[in-house]
Amino acid sequence: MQASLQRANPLFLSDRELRKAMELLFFAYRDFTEEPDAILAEYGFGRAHHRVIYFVGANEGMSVSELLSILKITKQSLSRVLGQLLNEAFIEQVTDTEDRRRRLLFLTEKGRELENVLSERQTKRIAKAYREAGVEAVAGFSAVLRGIIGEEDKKRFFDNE
Amino acid sequence: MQASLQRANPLFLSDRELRKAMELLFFAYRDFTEEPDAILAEYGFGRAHHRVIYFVGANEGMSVSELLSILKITKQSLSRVLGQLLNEAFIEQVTDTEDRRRRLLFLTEKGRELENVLSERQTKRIAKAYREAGVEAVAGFSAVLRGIIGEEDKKRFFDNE
DNA sequence: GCATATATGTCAATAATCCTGACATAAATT
DNA sequence: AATTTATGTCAGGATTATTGACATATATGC
Repeated sequence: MQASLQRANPLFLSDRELRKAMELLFFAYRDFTEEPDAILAEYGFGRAHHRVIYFVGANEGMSVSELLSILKITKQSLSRVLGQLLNEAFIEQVTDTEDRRRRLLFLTEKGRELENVLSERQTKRIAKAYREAGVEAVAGFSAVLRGIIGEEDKKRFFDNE
Repeated sequence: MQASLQRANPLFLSDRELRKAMELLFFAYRDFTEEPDAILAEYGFGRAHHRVIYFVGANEGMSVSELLSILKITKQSLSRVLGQLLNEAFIEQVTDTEDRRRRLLFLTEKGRELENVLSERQTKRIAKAYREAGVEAVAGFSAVLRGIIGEEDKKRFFDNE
C-alpha cells in the first residue's frame, strides 16, 4: 500500500503497521519489566510477587479473593507467593471486622519501601517516554491501550474515568 | 513531602498518572496475549512457540543465533521449543549455502497458517483499538512505546524508521 | 438452629519452563 | 594447524503454574 493511499484513507491499517504495533508491545513490555525483575531476583522474588505488591499497594485493604480475580491465577499459585510475602513481612493481613472470613491485605513499611523502589524504575521509564513523546502523545498511548484491553478488565478497572 | 509530590518531573506528571500507565500496560499485554495463548494450548504450545513462529515469520531465513538474540533466552530453552516446531513441521531449517554452519529458519505452509491465525487475533485487536482511538492516537501510542523500549532493542529493531 | 454457601488455606501430585554446566560436531577463520 | 563460531544435546535442578481434594471458620437463608 502506497503512502498516498494511506493518507487518503488514514483508517486503512496495513498489515505491516499492525505487526509493528505487535512488536512494539512485545519489546516495550519486556524492557518495562526487566529492571524490576532484576531487583526482585535479589530477594528471591519473581514477577508474581511484584504484581501482588503492586496491586495491594494500589488497593490497600483489598481481600484475597479480590486480588485473585485481578491476577487471574489459582489460589494455590497465589498461596506460595503471598505466603512468602507474609512470612518476610512485606505484606500483612488483617481480619475484616465486618466479615471475619475475609483477610484484608496491606503493605508493611518494608513492603511499601520495596514497592517504591520497583515502581520508581517503571514510572521513571514511563515519564521519560512521556517527555520524549510529548504531552499529546500520552493521550494517544492511553486511548490505544484502553482499546486493546478486553471489555471485562476495562469495566472493572478503568470505567470510572 | 507527600508521596504524590516526591517524583518531581518537568511535565508535572502525577504519580497517579504514571501508575495508571503501568496498569494499562499490564492489562493490555495480558489481554493481548490471552487469545493466542488459548489457541496455542490446543497444539500443546505456549507463548514461547508463538514468539518463535512470529519472529521467523517476520524474518524468513533468519539464523538460530539471530533468533536467540531477539528472544534473549538460552539455546537450551529454545531447543525444546524449536525442536517441537521442527518435529511437527511448523518450521523448517535450511543450511545456509554461504556459511554451512548456519541453519536458516523458515515457516512451512502449516506454520504460516498458524501464524496467520494467531496474528489475525492480535492485529484485529489492535486495529479495533486504532479505529476507536483515531489516527492521531496511533502516533502517540507508537511514540510512547518506543520511549519505553530500551536503547539496545530500539537500535536493533526500530532504528531504520 | 440447621443447612448451605463463601472466604481462605493447605497438602499432594504433576507439568511446563527455564536455567547452568558440560560436552560434541561441523564449518569457518586466522 | 589452531582457534573461533554456529549449532545441538544431555543431565540435573530450580521455579512456577496447574488440578484436585480436603479442612476450617464464618456468614447467610430458611
